Amino acid sequence: MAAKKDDSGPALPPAIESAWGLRERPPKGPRPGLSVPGIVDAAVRVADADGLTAVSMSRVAKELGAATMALYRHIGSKDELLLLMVDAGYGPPPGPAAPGDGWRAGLTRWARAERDVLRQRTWLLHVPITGPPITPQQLGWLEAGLRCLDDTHLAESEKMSVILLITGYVRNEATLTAQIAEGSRAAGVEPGELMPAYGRTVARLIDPARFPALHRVLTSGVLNQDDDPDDEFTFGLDRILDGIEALVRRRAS
Amino acid sequence: MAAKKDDSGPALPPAIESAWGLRERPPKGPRPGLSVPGIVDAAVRVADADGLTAVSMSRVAKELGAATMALYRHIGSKDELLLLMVDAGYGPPPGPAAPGDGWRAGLTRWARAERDVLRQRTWLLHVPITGPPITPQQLGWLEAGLRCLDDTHLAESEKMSVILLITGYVRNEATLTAQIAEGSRAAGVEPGELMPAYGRTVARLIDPARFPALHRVLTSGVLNQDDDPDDEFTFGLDRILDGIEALVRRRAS
DNA sequence: TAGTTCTGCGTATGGTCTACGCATAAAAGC
DNA sequence: GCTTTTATGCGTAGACCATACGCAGAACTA
Repeated sequence: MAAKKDDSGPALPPAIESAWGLRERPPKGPRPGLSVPGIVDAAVRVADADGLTAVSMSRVAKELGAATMALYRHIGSKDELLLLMVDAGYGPPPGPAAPGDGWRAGLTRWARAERDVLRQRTWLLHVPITGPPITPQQLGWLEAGLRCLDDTHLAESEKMSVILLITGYVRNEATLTAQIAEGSRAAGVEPGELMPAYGRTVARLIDPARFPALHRVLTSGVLNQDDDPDDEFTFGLDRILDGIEALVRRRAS
Repeated sequence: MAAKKDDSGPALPPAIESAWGLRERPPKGPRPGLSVPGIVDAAVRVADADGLTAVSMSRVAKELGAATMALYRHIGSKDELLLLMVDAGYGPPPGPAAPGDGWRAGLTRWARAERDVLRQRTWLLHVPITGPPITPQQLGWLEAGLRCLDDTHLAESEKMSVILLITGYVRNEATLTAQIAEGSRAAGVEPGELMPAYGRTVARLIDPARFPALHRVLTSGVLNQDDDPDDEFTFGLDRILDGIEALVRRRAS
């Protein structure tokens, strides 16, 4: 039996193939009124407006003026739709940094770009990740990150680990700040008032003798002053980059 | 009007109060056949056996030989149950490190302990976190982490940031390795065969001219060798600790 | 013994995803 | 131009899910 053209791997979900433009329209049959990008755009619009929990198949279909089951002609399952929503939600990666900038400035720029996206679309953080990146934009972001490390002498595996480390940090930090915003909105208090209230609650619950270190943190008033979330972000990122810098220096010699 | 005893904060969910032992049984009425710890234990048993998606109110009730709605007498909502499941799932924090050990050895121990828990109970990673830690065990882990930094001269806010940084890293790393395991089980391939297959798929999709850095990673064969996930974990953790060490040194002088 | 109060649970509502099958529209081949 | 082929849109229906509400009865106090 002759080898087919694209037989070299496990079958990709149809929607992924269409995201890479590998799917030509079959010559016969009626014109499709819906398209994968159209469906994904509608889903993203719903998520932007009312959050990820509002994204149901029927809601997206209503957004398009179509019937619920019409979507399943183009998309295999809701999980597949979510995957494509993440791809569209991230958008294109940031362009390359200025030529003179080093890897550290480049990665900082890259990390801030991701944080900005996640701050704009917090629903991205609620999509359960089911596997390694496979969609065009996702791999584009990965590529952009890796390129920042081109001039270093890190091993390829180390570059990969570094990128994973940073994107993990960004996602984590974005999750925490989003939780504070969401929590204060749910509780109906000022955003700056949530952490002090939390501190008071914890202080009431814990026994200072059994939780001395935590008690010290609470009485230090850290939670009372609402510091710039940007400072918090920069603090952690700089610690990580410091650690990476030590490795880069070691590999350079 | 006289001040009541525990009026100093917003009302806590009843289940949280009972987790802190703040809830005495009312003297009247029939003996409750169910208890909050019993329900939580049953839910944890279900999650351990069949994953978090199997945890539905009816399934937990069936586990207890009770009716679905019986649970709502003890627990306000499913989210509340999930919160308590996380608390029980984590279990007690690791004990204090040996007196001679420094902060770095202590934090390493602490981080590995959390990783071990998350490796054992991957469903913990799928519980959507809705707020800062408020349950006894969660705060116990936080306390144990903070104590590792007792001998440093970091500011209290910096200690907090450091702990957040590390726990975020551990969660992220555990999520990634759990995804690989889950993905290979779902695809029915050997765990060591998933990443190479992923690499082949990506290599087929991307254009080397547009994704040069990524192409280089793929052709370097990083994904083909299945390295010890422990090495991967240690690599990232050491980078972070290197960065923290630089800060600790700066604050010591 | 009477009264009170809390427990367990049955019923019912409205939501979710999605498997299946039918009528129809559009193109290809003769 | 007519027939055949094929894919499309969508209606119906099933199997789940969380949970609001209200009732019968048990266990305690007085």
